[in-house]
Amino acid sequence: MSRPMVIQPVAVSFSQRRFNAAAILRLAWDVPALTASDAMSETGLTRSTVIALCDDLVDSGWLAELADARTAGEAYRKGRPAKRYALRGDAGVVVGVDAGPHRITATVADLFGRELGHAVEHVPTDAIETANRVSLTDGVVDAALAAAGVSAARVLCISLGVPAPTDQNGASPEGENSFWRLMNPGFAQHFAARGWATVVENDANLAAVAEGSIGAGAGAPSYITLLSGERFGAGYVVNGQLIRGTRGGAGEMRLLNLVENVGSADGIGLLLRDWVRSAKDSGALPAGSALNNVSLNNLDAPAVFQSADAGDPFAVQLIVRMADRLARICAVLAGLLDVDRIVIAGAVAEAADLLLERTRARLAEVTHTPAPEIVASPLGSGVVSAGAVRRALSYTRDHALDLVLDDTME
Amino acid sequence: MSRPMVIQPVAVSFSQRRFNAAAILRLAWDVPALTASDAMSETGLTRSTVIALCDDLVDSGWLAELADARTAGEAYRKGRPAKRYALRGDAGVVVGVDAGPHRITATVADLFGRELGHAVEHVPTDAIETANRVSLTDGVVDAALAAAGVSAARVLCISLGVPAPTDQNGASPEGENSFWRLMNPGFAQHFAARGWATVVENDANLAAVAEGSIGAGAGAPSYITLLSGERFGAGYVVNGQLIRGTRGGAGEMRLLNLVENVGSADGIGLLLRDWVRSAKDSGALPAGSALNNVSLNNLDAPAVFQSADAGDPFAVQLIVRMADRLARICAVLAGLLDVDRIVIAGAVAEAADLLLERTRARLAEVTHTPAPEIVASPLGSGVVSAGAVRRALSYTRDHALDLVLDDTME
DNA sequence: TTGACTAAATATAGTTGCAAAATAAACTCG
DNA sequence: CGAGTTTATTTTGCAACTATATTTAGTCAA
Repeated sequence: MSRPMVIQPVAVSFSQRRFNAAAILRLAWDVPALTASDAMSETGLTRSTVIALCDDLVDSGWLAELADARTAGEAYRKGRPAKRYALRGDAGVVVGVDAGPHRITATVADLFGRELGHAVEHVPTDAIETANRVSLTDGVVDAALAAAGVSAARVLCISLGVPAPTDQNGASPEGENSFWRLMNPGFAQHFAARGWATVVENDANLAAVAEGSIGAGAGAPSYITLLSGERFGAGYVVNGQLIRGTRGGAGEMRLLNLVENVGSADGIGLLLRDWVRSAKDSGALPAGSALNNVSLNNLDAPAVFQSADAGDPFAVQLIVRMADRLARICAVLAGLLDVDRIVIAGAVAEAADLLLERTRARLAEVTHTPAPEIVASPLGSGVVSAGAVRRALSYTRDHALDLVLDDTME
Repeated sequence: MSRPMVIQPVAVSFSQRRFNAAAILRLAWDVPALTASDAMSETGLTRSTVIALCDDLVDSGWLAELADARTAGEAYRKGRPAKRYALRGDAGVVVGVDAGPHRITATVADLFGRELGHAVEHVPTDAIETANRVSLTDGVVDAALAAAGVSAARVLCISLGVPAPTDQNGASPEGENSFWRLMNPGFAQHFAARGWATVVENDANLAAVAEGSIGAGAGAPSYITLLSGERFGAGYVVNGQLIRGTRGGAGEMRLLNLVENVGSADGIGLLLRDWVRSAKDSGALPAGSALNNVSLNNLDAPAVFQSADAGDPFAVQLIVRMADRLARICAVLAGLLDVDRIVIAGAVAEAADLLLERTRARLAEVTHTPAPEIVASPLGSGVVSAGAVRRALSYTRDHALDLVLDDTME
């Protein structure tokens, strides 16, 4: 039990004033208006110090001093009216990007998270492997900035969601078939070179971030977001913290082939399409089913959901089969990490009422102990974009004083 | 996307001097001797400040000033010899307790982690549910203190490992059969009332802590410790951090009943005993097997390991069956959490060479991607005790300046 | 209108905790 | 013994905060 000879690094050297200023800025971030008294009770500093720090933050462009002392419908208060400070939503902008395999979306938002502009680009199916994703994404980002009417100099942080595990530098490992590198061809380096703080993160993890702040995970200390499209990906949040894994591979779900009656990480979209098409091919699709009227091109998950909702027995049968599978996945994940809520996110979440209902019923049979709650994401197909914006905002919030505001048009 | 009205707490109010003193104490904790120059480069403070802080720490009893400036066999250095400070191992003691179902162990150690005293108490099988575990444990702790020749006033922190999930206050939830409450009947409150900093933690989590600091997990950023006895329990460490779950239930492994060919969280000890006994009962035990010569009372996991090592084919067959089960568990856990090492801990780890060898082979077949490394714990049946001591030490290290040293016999 | 009361802002005077710089001490080596 | 090197000590000054007193801006009741 001898002690090692290594001296561990300790973060000590910091400017106290800067530290306190950052704390006050974080307070202002979460509140529509901040008074000196609020900040005093939160930080333990005295009034003189707080006001001096707030004045500094006003000078540097992060805070605005609100004139309307008591006008803002607040409960009546005695005494001299307090100065009120607020975060300047227009101090800068952030960019959130969903860099999916066949669709790249960029959203520009102000510091309140309000969307200012938006741009989308589709990647043709036959170009998924060959497209130059870096320049493509660069273009979409510039288009979104143009739509927002904001110059690139005002961008404080950009966050990108990619369908690949990412390490702490935002790089993705060389996967089995190099798909991961294809999906994340050095985004981190490229956008950092544009002078922006850059966060590249797995798409399911960003979905989890979105659910936690504005979606179905809000208020829960621990939850899992299951992002389903062509493949399943999971984002774990345990006690308010995102679990990423050594190489960012937590939630990659390669293990599903060991779970009974699951056998792969294929997502809801892919499986339902496969099942219904192979049923048609093999003649297993009953003659009376409404799915016979759907063209082969549109014979996919949305069609199945729609027919099931309309009561088509064969479609319902497929949904039930999927519910069993989903329930097993949920049981494994919830049991492993002791979470009490699982959020189903992605485009399927918009039409999956029946599926979730059946999944909950199946889950109650599969688990003994209190089954986790299964909820649909309210964010639909924009969940990764929303998560990217939230992630960029939280990065900006945490590193605000390290960032330089563009004062030309603030 | 409106901002919530809640002001989040921010930890700001602290004494800068105290903060810096704590940082220097942490440096001294990890190193046999600390010079002012070391601390200067690590903290960014100047020599005058560092020396003033060190003198404070010497006055308060945490550090000792070493006289032997250059005698300690260090490489030759020019100039005036530096003062050298070191943590006082005798500034206080910590207590680590393994409060298992049928055995309660207490270990007293100094701040270097050197064992000073030890005491054990067995809980008779028929008293497991009725014993007053709090007073029993209290007695074992006092016996260990007496064996160490230390007064209770010198205890800085006590950590207890219990076979139950624990929340952040050290309490366990009311489980299915109240077994958890039985195993953790308010330890946290009881020992806090003795004036000691108290940490109650799940036993598998403590095993993980032990492996991380002095066992097979040392140096790995992410690993899982699989504590196997009657039941499996897992401790997850991902990126250096213990994952506890909302109610401390991460690692309870209820999920195993969904994994193909596993079906329960029963541990290696329980299963091997069941398998070999039911083989004997049903006549499946071959006449030539050495296991026929073992009395029914001793027909358990150690006997199977021993016979298998001696080459008994039936025992080897049981080991292979267990290896398949273990490999599946490891594959699921490693796949879900992206860890690259799994440590098998507990009493079985001492004799499980053959089992692990077979498990590794099976694991390579079950997973495609780089299989996680499977290693045996070097800590044997003392792993939970060792983890409890390490946990108490790390708590003491992190909260040193909040603790009061007993100056009567320091 | 006036004065009592309240709560915040402002001004002024310490206090703490650190850095910077100059000086002194302890040691090695030629 | 003195030049060179490294650390310790002392002095001085500054940055950042606290504490306290005073002023300001409002409400409310008589």
